Amino acid sequence: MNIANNKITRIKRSTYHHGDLYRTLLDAAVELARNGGAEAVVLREVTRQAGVAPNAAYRHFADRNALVQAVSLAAQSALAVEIEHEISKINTHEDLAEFARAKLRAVGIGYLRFAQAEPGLFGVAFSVPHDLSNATNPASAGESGLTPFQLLGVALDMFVEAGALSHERRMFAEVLAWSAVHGFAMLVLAGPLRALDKTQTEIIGQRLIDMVERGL
Amino acid sequence: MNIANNKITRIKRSTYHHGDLYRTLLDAAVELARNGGAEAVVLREVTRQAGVAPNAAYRHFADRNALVQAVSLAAQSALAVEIEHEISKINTHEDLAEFARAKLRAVGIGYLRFAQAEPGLFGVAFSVPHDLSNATNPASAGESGLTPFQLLGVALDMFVEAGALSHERRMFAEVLAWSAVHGFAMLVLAGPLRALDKTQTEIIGQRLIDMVERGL
DNA sequence: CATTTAAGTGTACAGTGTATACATTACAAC
DNA sequence: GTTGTAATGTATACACTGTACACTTAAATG
Repeated sequence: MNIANNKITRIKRSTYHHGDLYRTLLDAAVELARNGGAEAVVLREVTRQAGVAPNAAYRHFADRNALVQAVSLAAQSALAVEIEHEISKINTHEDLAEFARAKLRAVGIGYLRFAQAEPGLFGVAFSVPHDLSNATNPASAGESGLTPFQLLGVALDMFVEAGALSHERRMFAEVLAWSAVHGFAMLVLAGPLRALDKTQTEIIGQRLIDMVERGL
Repeated sequence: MNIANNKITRIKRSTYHHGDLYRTLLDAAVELARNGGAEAVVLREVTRQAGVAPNAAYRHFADRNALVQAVSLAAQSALAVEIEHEISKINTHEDLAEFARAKLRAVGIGYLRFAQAEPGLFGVAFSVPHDLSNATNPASAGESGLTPFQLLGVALDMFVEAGALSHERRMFAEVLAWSAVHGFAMLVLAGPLRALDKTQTEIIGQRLIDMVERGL
């Protein structure tokens, strides 16, 4: 936004066509979501930042909801990257069971780290209604090509392989593990546990993952 | 709302003063939240239904957010009632350990039942930022005078009493149990697990509570 | 080059939350 | 009872939102 002559003027654009408006709009929307969550993604503001008329957005997104949905996928992708980063820090590759444990923990820790570091994005990643189809949507994948859901699945498969989890209990294990971590994140972020500071969150997060490991 | 002479007219009111506007507004807001969640609570619509000018609401609520907050407390109270109802169905009062187990399960089941039966209210109960202070706020209590959080606490205390949970692990146990159940509810309601039908939800819900019991 | 199609603009409308100024009534003090 | 005051409801207005509709411009395609 640019003030000149006491009048708000758009950022000038030499060409009538923008060139890469879709990306520009999405990037601006992500930035808005980053600080302010889903409700901060206001269509007119996004177009303003892109230096374009409000209705131009409708050439690229069916409506505001479609834009928020796109942000949500981007947020899930960023989450996947965070999880991958946590996984990459594992160095005990010898014992399979140990490795599987470490991997599962990494998924959980990465999830919670992301929620704490990027509350706005985290909120829009899951507070927006989705189908399960998005759990395998490449748009929400990280650098490994896997979505957060799939990364969790891989870790659990390894658990089974290592003999630490029976086939019977493997079923729905994603959902159980995910529920615990997700719920904690929600309660800390927007819920009654907002008062917890970072170290407390870390400690309880560890205990939560302990519970999941023991209880699965 | 009342249509007459092709013109929207308010419901007539003989007295200038409404009498019990606070309750009327809150009730209308709760009803809107019930089908439509938090975002369906629109201030003007609430006043419309009460047959009153939009700004009349500001005599009773600081702003829209305060109204939604009040709805949130009401929703938590309704949740407490549901949990109490589930607890009241327990009939094995002999063995303390058995009773504690049943009680913990009842809290979890009641929580999930409520989430499924009243998704709109459930959403506004926790998706709205709160302090932990509200976890003991009488306005969010059920008929027993206890809030959902407190009901869970009582069940866990009983667990300790029965020797099924060490004092060491008692700490933060509310948060762990709550996280798991809450996360599942969120994922089923607004998240990627929306496709699950009622029976599947029931089954996985049971397994989730199994996990919590084992893992705590 | 001619035409079709994609991508931006301008204008307009219904709807929202809420600020400010005013009107009406209940209630308490004399 | 009369009167002053505080509580409660109304009127008007503003800035802002999402989005429908008709248009202009430029890129793509034959």
